[in-house]
Amino acid sequence: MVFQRVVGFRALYNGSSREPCASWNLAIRRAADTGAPARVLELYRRMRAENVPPDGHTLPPVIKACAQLRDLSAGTELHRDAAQLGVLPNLIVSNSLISMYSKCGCFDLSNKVFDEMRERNVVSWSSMIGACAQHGRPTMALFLFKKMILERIRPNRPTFLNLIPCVSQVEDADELIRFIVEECLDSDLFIKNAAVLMYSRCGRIGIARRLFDGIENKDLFSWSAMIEAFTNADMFDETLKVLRQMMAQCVDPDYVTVLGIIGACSKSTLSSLRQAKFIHRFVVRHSFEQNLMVGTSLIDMYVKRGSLESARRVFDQMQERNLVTWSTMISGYGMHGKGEDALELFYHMKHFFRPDHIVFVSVLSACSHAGLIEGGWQCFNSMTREFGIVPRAEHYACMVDLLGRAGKLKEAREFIEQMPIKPDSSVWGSLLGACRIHPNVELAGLAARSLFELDSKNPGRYICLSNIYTSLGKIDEANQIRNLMRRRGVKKTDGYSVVEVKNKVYKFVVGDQMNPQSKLIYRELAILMDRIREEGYVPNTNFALHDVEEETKETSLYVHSEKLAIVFGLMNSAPDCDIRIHKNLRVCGDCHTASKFISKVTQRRIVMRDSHRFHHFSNGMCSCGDYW
DNA sequence: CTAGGGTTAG
Repeated sequence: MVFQRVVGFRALYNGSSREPCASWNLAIRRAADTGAPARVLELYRRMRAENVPPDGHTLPPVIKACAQLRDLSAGTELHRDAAQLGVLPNLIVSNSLISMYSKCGCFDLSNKVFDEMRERNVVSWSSMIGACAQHGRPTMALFLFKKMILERIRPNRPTFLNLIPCVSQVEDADELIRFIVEECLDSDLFIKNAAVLMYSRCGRIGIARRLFDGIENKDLFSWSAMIEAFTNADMFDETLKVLRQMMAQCVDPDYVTVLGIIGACSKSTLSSLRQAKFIHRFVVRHSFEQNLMVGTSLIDMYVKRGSLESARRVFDQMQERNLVTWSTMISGYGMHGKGEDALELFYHMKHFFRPDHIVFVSVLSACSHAGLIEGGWQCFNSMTREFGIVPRAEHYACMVDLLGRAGKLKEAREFIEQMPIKPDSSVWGSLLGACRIHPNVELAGLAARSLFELDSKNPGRYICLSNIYTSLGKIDEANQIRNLMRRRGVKKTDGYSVVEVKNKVYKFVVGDQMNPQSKLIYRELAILMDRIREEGYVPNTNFALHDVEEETKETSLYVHSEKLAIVFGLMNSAPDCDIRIHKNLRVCGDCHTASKFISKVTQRRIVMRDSHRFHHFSNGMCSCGDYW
């Protein structure tokens, strides 16, 4: 301390500055204003090295620089300095710490700083709400907002911009809009753009659209927001319309717009491989294909639209690739059941990049889809041994999947019991899924009990368990599960299948009568079912509706959306065309079997994407090897 | 003199 004062005096009298701290502060502020966080930190360290004591004005911009650099250790150092220098408690320093910890990934530390503050202003509350938004805690964000209002703190623009992304219930959205109007912020462009997304998240695409239409000077964010909104609503045609509308207004898309369009095509059930190719051409025409993120999402788009070949072509032509690029391609091979290719690519990748936990999910799930026990174990073990990555629940889930599909249910169970972390719903879900292929009442019950606690709102789990009981002839138990589901107000997701024919996509639900060709479809279907029966197909009525007679069950199987879509595809495409089907749920077991037979008797390839993976049916076989 | 906010690939 004495030494510091001596140096301070020297600085005071050597002509460099009258107020050493103030001049450092000024330099730091200049660096901060020019957007040079590394320089800010460097200046601060030099200031410390020269023993000039920082004050309350020095620290906030430096803490902010740590946040921008995502440099947690520097940020923690600053926090320590603040405490040691006696700067704390200081409202502004604490506010900057909240944001810094959040940006550096430490939500709990943000929360701790916030909790321990004696005095909080609108910035403190807004920053904490922002931290909740960044760390996926929407409920807490809304709670904080209510509390803040109760404490009579007036929200402002940043408060709303932080809170809006947390809203996904229309009641909350409407209430928030009332606050926004009250603060006269409803004409703010940023706020309006965010509101478009908010209503789309609430499932109110109509409101989102009206809000969007009401924005008179739309900027790039507005257009991207609307594109994302239509993507969320799975309205792919509308997404493309927005793009055209945007181009007509002479607004040039940037790479983020393009990412939105590509993502829409990847996610939508109503887009096609043809449209994927159209979008790819659009991307090339606008010279975005060398953008790393754009290239990577093009790979993903082709994977999701069923063309591994095109995906690989994009991958090979990229001038720059990173871990995400490789991971996308690896998981692409996995989704299409090409486990060996995925492994090969993974081994190749290791020459260039150090794998992270997500690449391991890609490669492990590729192994599980392809039934590669040996390769899967090797990868799983190498995670910790070679790369020091601690397996997370999703990695365990892949392993349970891998063991379970292969019929090693006992091992799967033991594996779960030996997990060092608590199994989550993905792990139990894998076990339940395994019991579907290799029926086992005891294990299914075990998995189900945990699942109904952890994930009680997921209709797929109930249906799966009920199907397992049915397949074991335990009709009462199956009905009990259906009743439980009803009592808990869990609604079965309506299944549908989409088939691509030429330029268009056609959607079918079970027993569909909406298609103009319906009569013809059912006639062709009856003929086709007779043909595959001659080939040895036996309907599996476990997958039919309950509480009906056997014969009706069989008929009800015939009208599953998958089969209708396939028949429609067969009827309306050239004999050398693949039939491309997209089912929103998992493909039904009976439809899976039927598809194999259909591919044989018609000598057509059927490419079927379900909610889990791709099935390539050809000549009586499926690429999943019935591991699904 | 200092703090909080928009989209961004697996």
